[in-house]
Amino acid sequence: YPSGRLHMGHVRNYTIGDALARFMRMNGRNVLQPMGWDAFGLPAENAAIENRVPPAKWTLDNIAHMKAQLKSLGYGLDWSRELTTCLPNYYRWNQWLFLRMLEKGVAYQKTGVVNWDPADKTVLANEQVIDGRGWRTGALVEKREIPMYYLKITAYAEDLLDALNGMPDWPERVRAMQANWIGRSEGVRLGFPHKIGEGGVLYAFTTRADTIMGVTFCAVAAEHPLAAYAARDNPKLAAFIEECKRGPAIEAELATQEKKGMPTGLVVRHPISDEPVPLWVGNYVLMSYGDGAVMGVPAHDERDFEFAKKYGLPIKPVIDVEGRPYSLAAWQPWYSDHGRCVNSGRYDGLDYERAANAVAMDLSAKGLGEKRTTWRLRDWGISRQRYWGCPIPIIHCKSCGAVPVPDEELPVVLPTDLVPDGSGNPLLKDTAFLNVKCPKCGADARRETDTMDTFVDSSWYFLRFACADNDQAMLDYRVQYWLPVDQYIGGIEHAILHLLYARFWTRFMNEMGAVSFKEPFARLFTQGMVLNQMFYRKSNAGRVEYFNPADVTVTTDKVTQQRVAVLRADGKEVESGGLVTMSKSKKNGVDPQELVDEFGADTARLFMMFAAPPEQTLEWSDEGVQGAFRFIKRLWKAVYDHVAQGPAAPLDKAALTEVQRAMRRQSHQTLAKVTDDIGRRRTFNTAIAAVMELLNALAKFPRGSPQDRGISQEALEIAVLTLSPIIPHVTHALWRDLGHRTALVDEPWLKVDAEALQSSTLQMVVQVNGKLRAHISVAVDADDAVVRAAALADPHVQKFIGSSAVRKVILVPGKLVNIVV
RNA sequence: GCCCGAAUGGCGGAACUGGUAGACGCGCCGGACUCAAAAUCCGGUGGUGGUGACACCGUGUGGGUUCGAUUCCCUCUUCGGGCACCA
Repeated sequence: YPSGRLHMGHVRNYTIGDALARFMRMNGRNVLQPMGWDAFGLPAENAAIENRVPPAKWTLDNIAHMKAQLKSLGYGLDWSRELTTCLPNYYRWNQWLFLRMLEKGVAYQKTGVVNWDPADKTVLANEQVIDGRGWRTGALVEKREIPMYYLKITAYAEDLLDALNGMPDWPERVRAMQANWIGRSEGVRLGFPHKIGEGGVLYAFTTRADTIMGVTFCAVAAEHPLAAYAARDNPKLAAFIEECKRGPAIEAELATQEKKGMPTGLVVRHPISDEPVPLWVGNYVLMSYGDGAVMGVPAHDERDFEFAKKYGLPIKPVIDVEGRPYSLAAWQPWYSDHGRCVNSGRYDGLDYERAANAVAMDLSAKGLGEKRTTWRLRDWGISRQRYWGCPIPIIHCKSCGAVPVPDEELPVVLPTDLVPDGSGNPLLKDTAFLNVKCPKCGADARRETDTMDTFVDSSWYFLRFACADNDQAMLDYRVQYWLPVDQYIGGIEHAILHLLYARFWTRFMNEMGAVSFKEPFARLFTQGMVLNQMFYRKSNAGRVEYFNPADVTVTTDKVTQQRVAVLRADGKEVESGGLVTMSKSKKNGVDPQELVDEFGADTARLFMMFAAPPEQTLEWSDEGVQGAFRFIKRLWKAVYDHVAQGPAAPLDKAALTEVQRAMRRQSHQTLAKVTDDIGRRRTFNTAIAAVMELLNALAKFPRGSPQDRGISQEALEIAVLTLSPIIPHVTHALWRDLGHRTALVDEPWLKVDAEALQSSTLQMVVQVNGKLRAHISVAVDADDAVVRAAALADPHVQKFIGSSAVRKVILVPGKLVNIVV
C-alpha cells in the first residue's frame, strides 16, 4: 500500500523476497519478481481530508517516492510489469469479472449493516469506530441497514477447507486459522413448533443434539422475525431489541459484552417432549450464524449456564460425565464434555454419537429436523460507501432496477479530482459521474456510487503480473507459464482474509476457464510483524490522535515507579498503547531511509535479515546496525588484504596440512549450511552467522604459503558468493576484486566439495545420568564397543561413576554416550 | 470472548528429528595502537560458590512422560496477530 514512505516491514518483506529471488536465479531458475501498488483505500481519503488534496494525487506522489526508495534498496524487480490498482487499466477487470460473477449468481445483492456516524453523516470503517464513537467526530456510532453486493464465498466453503490438506508448503498455523475461520460444524438442525402468529416452526442449529432433553429455554437474535413479532405490543422488549441492534458490529466486542436477554412471553414446543419452552431474545445470539436461534441447555453450555443463572432459568443436567457429580452452584469446565445421557427418557445410557443419531432420526420422523453441516464462514460483502475505490459497474433505473453496465462501456472510470471532506461520499455530489441513461430503457438513471472493497483489488493482482501489458483481456496465455505463484511472501496478518479471498477468487476464475489451477500460491511464507511502541491521546469527545514514538520521551516516575510518556513538542503526557504493528494510521512506522543514507542499502538489508528469523515477530530497535556495518567492512578488508598479495595459485588438494584441511572443511560446511538455510529453511539470520564464523576462522588462518593463499581465496569466494543474495552491491564489487570477469549476479551457485567435508575423527560427548561430563575424540569408523570403552575410560567420567554400578549405556552414534548408574 | 502464535544471558537471537543450552551479533569489561579521541585489532563476558581444577543452579509458571526435555503432553501467566469495512 503506498502509504508515503517505506517502513521496516517493507524492508523485511522485500529483502526476504529479493534474497530468495537472487538465490533461485543463481540456482538456475527463471525468476519473476514483480511489484505493484494496492492503491485504493481509506488512508488516501484520510490524507485527502487532512491535506485537502485529491486522493489520486496523494497516492501517485507516494508511489513515485516509494518506487525511488525501493530502487535505492537494490531490489531486483521487473518494473516493466508494475501494477497500480487505482488506475483504470487495472480496475476495469475488477468490474468485468464482477459482471461475470453477477451472471453466475456468485455476486448478489442483499442488505447489510454498516457503522453510521450521525455527525458526519457518513459510513465508518470498523477501524474508525473507537469505543462505539466516530474517531473524527466522537459521535455515538449507529448501525444502519443498507443494500449491498455480496460474493458467495460460502458456496466454496467445503472446497476451500478440504483443499488445505493438500497444501503442505503452507505454514501449519495459517492452515489451522483458515480451517477454523471456515468453521465446519456437524450437528443437527432442530425445529421447535409454535403457535405464535400464524404458527410455524422455530429452527435452531446445535452440535450437541445429545443434550436436547436439557433444553430449558430458546433464545433468538434481536433481528429474528419472532423477536419483532413479540415486540409488537411490548414496548420494553421493543426497546431491548433496539438496544441490541445498536450494539457493536465487531465480533470481538460482541463476544466480550455482557450477556443480556429478555423474555418474549411466548413459548415454543420441545420437539421431543412437546413441553412448553420459554422463548427469549438474547444479545449473544448471532443472526448470521445458523438460523439466528439457539436452544438453551444451561447444564452443558457455559454461555447458556451464565444466562440461566442471571435470569433464574432452570438448569437440567442430562449428561453424566464419567460419574462426576453435577453442582448447580458454579460452572465447571467439564460440564460441556461428552458423556452418557441421563434424565433423557429413551436416550438414557447412550453416548454422544448414538444419542445424536437417535435424536436426528426421531426429529426427522416428525419432520422437525435432520443432520446438518453449518459453516461459520459468511459471504463477502464488497460494497463500500466510499469514494476512493473501484466503482461497482451498476446503474440504478426507476423502471429497470439495478442494471449492469454493458461490457463495452467498461471501465466505469472513477473521477480523480474530487476532494473528500469526511462527510459522506463525494461521488454523490458529482453529477457528471452520477447522472447516466439506463442501458436497458434509456431513461434517466443514477450510477451506483458504492465502490469495491480493496480486498477485491488484491485478490487477483498476482495473476496480472504475467500479462500487465494486455489491454484486450484480463489474463492471457502467459499466466500458464508463470503461475501459480511459487513463493508468496506476506505478513501473518493476512493469514485469513486476504489469502482466503484470493483462494476463492482463483477458484471462480478456474471455473470460468481463465486459469488452470485452483490454488493461487504454491508456497507461502509468512513473515513476522515488525512492532514498535504506539502512543496516542484521546479527547473528551472521544477523538483519537496518534504520535510518532520518535517524538515521545518515556521516563519512570520516581515516586510511583510508573512509566510516563511525554510528547516533547508540548511537554504533556500521552497514553501508551504498547507494542503494535508499524502502520501509517498509528504513526509509529520507522522509515528505513536514514539507515540507507547513513550506511547504505546492503547494511540495511543485512541488519534486517540478521536481526531475527524472518517468520518471527520483531520488536524494532536499531541497536546492532553498527554490527552489520562493521561486518561488511571486515569482509571488504579481508578481500583487500588477500588480493593485495597478488593472484592466488591453484590448490593442490592432495597435499594439504591438517590445519589447511580444517579450514577447507569449514569453508564447505559453511557453503552447505548457507545453501540449506536459504534454500530450505529460509533462516537468513543463521546463514549470515555461519559466514561470520567462517570469516572469524579465516582471520586466524595463516596466509604464508601458496596453498594457504589458495584456501583463503576459496573461503573468500564462498563468503562473497553466499552473501550476495542479501548484500548484492558490496559482493558484486568484491567478486570482481577476487579476479572474476563475470558479474556475480550471473554466476551459478557454488557446489559443495564432498571430499572437503571428510574428517578422520569426530567429537562426542559423554554424559553420566544425563549430565555432561566429558568430551571424547573418536575415529569416524570406530564401532560401538570402542566408543563405549573410550567413554568409560575417561577419568572425569570415572570420577562420576565412582563405585556405582553401570546400569545402562545409551549410545547415539556420532553424538553422545549416556552412562546410567 | 473465540482462533493462531510466542516467551532462552544486560539486549537481538542459536540449538533444524528428544541428545553438548547460550552459536553469531550488540552492549559491557580489560588490553594493544594513538599526544588524545574515534576507528581498528586482541582477550573476557549466564548466575552462584571457589585462588584454581571444578561444582551446583539455569530456557515465562506449576506439574507430567523419558536414561536424557528449550524441544513432547497438561495447567496457568504475560505478550503479539486475526475476528469479516485498516491493508
